[in-house]
Amino acid sequence: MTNVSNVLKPRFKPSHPGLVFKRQVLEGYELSITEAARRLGVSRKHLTNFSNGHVPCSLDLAQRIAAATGSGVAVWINLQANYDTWLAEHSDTPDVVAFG
Amino acid sequence: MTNVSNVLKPRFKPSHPGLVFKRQVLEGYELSITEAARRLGVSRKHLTNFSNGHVPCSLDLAQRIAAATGSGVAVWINLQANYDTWLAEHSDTPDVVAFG
DNA sequence: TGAAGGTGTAACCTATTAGGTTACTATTGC
DNA sequence: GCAATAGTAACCTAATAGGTTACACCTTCA
Repeated sequence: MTNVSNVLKPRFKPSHPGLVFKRQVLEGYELSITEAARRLGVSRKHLTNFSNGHVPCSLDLAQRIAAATGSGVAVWINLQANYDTWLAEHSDTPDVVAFG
Repeated sequence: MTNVSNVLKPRFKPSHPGLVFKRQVLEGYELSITEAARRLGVSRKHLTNFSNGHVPCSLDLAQRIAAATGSGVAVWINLQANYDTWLAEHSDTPDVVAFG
């Protein structure tokens, strides 16, 4: 399967937003997960799970990260959306009857 | 607030994915909500709520619509992401301590 | 006029999930 | 040894997706 639309789509599994957060934000600011969790107002457990790709980036978390870093909230929402899209495209299609 | 990044962002509230679905898909295929719900394998109640913008487009629903219409699942995920982004940008920012 | 199909909505229930607290273990640096 | 960090497991709560059933209110058509 290779067509034009694939040019704009990631051919390989995109990074989980949490991994991006860990590599780009935490390492960039030289912040520990513990300290970042304090500043974001979320539990350390939750932020570790997120940073290791075990839980998705909720809207609430996206807003907090955006507010704390000055980045746009769209960045994190779109990272999650791209990740979700990849997963959806690589799971089996639901049982539906075609329209039209 | 007007800067370059806004050029790429919707200045007005984007349509809820359900409204797009109603206008573009249902009207395009001349399908009733009831019939579309049957084909998608979801309840009529749920699809009415979605089509009227009362519930978000879940990943499951996005996959079903994509499978039934032949559209990419990314369309619906991104419509929802854009809608979520607009809402997040127009709600008050959470209480966090800035990084860096 | 009455039956049939479509629509919106409300009440109620269930399964899933985001997220918290606490606690235990392991690691690293002073 | 001690302090801080990290990963993880058990447990709990609140929110939410989504289902079922039922009711009222259209249209349309025989």
